[in-house]
Amino acid sequence: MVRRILDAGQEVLAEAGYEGASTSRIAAAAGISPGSLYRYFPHKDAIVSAVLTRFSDRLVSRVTARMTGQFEQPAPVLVRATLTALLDGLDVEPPLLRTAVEQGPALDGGRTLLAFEERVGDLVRAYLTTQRGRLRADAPLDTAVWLLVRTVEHMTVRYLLDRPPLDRDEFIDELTHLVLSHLRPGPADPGRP
Amino acid sequence: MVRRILDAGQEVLAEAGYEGASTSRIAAAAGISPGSLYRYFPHKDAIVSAVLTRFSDRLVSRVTARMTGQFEQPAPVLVRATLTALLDGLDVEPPLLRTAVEQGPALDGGRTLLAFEERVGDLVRAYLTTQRGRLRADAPLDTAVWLLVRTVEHMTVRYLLDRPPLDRDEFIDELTHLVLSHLRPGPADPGRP
Amino acid sequence: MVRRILDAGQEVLAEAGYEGASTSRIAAAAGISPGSLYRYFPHKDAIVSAVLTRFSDRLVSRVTARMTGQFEQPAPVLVRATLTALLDGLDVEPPLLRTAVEQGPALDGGRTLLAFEERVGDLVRAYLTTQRGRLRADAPLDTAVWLLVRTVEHMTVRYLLDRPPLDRDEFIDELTHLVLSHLRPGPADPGRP
Amino acid sequence: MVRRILDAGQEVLAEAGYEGASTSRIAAAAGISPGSLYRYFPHKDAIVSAVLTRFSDRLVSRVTARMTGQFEQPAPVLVRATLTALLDGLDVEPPLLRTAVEQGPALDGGRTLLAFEERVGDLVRAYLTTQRGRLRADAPLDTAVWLLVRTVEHMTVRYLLDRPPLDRDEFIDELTHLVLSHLRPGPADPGRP
DNA sequence: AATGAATGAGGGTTCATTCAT
DNA sequence: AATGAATGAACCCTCATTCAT
Repeated sequence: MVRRILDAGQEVLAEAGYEGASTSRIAAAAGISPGSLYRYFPHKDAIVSAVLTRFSDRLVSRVTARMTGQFEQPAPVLVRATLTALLDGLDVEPPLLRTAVEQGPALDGGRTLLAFEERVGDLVRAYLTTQRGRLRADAPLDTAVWLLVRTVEHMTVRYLLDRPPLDRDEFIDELTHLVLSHLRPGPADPGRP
Repeated sequence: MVRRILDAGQEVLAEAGYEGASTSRIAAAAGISPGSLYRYFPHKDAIVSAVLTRFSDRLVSRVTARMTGQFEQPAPVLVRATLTALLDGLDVEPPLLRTAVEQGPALDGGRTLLAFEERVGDLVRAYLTTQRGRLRADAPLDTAVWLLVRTVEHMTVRYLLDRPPLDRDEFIDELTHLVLSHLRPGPADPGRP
Repeated sequence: MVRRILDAGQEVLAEAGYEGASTSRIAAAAGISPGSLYRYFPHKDAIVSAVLTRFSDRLVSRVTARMTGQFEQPAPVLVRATLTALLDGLDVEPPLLRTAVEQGPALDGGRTLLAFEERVGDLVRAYLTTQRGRLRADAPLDTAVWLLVRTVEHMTVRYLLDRPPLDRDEFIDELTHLVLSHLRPGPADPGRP
Repeated sequence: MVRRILDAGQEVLAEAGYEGASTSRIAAAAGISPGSLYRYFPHKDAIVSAVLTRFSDRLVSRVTARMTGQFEQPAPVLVRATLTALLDGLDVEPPLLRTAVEQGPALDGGRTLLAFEERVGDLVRAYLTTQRGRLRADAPLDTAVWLLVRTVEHMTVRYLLDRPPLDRDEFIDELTHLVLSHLRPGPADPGRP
């Protein structure tokens, strides 16, 4: 039942966006009465929140499932594989992704989104720690993780939502390069005065 | 008059967010009657759109003004200066920035935002074209511009809105490094099979 | 307009009681749209409150108007005249009286009702003070006023609402006697052990 | 079972008032399901009614129990004792009393309340009949009973609910005096023209 | 041009009541 | 007998938009 409501909520959210997702519409999509929603959720936003959380959880599962056992791979291969998995995971239902991206930050102070990013960040940090020797020595780990996680997340989403005239492989090549070249040892010149 | 409405709209949007920005509140802030709004704008969202467009325009002016004549500088210095200018420009009114980021994409299909990014992209592409010799040879220019512009934009905004425990200079260092290392010639290994 | 709403509110309250007085019904009775109510009152209960307050104010005016210049009369005549005025004043619209009595105490913590009783009590106390010599010496003035005002008020209302098989004059005779004999000097025996 | 429901209803009515007494809350307090209420009562108001009736019955029992064998006492002592018993009986659960007084009249056309008053009136009338010789000769018995019963009832309730700055004994003294002086033989002057 | 009162559809939510299990 | 999930009408209230003045 909760599931039916979440499915309905997801459907309506994808079709009509947050503004168009009225409780009566969600109820209708779930084939139940408006009042029944309130047996399972305390208020409308709890439904929306749950839909987005489920979306985020599924994404994380999907990506981590694809990544298990890949940590031995050379960095470029691993990064590519991760990005590909992420892209595939996000591409499941683009209209919902749009709503998630637009309403996520406004919904609960962005807590759902931040939690997601935190989880991903922890994974990445763990991995990078094992690669210490191969990274630029001056890299502030936390900062780099913060930056790269959000960059990759955002750009993947943008690629899917904006549909730029850009081949999927090209996009992944470029994003992979961005990540790797940022971490690779090399001449640093921040241009500070 | 239009200006007074935009000022009022901006004020209310910053104070109360999109949800809290009712037409009557905007009208009151502008010192006019609700009905009068409709002499200047066809509907509420047109006002919001205009506010955000003006915000974007001002940002572009502010940044380009700061950049004029800087093109001769070494790349690292130029990138740093640009990022700094952007960060300063976005930091003028964070509450409005929040609303802009949250509502912008949902508003008119994100047209305002896309236009902004297009304009910045054009500038960047023009500059990079003059630097051809110094860039990685394999760089697909359009793709790199698309990627970097959105990355820089998004990360700057996130830095301002999420207020991570991260020094402003550190942040700019890291973002500068991201940009430069992506463009710099160097070993490429996209990790393709 | 406020008046039209109050008239409508009064009508609906009289016809349907508090439970049946929905905002849409009041609006319909006033010939306006539901939303318009909220231009003049912050919420439904403010309308109900205002209706009852107006009812109470009118009652006080009506009674005091009838009493002006009567203070020279002998006490029995004065009391009779007051009770008669009160009875007439309350009898203007019995269905509304019923709602007022039933909902008054529950509405704003009974503030409207208490205020009414306070005002009447002040008048009575003022009068009795001029009659000191003629009253039982042991009478605790405040207590007697508190008791008599509420008794007279309640019994008058009950007479009108319950319609006992009791002649109007008989009722007034009896209530007058109750009041006068309570105040008159005479043997006191509280029956205390 | 009916008893459990009534207990629960009373508890909820006392705690939350009529508005706050939802059927599900009552059911929960009774430890049963909402649906089961309808096996024992035809609808919600029947429960409330029954709670109030039981309250009234208990009150009558309590008072009559305290009065048995007291009829030989001198009138002042008897009246005092009666008022005291009534006051004590009503003071058992003031929050419930409040609900009873506020909702009673609105509930079933006030039938519960009227029945209560009728019963008490019968007792009083019976007693007064035995006292005929000691009362004012002109007293219309039914009228006096009607008046005094409701007056005493109402003022006792008001004393408990409004908590005026008035000693319990003072209050009883005054109310006793009101009753006795109304019945006592004495000069009558209804102030009729 | 400007007003601002009026609109009215629609919002989220509650809860007495029913009925398949 | 008992359940409790489901109902759905009705609740109060909001606000973008209109239009007579």
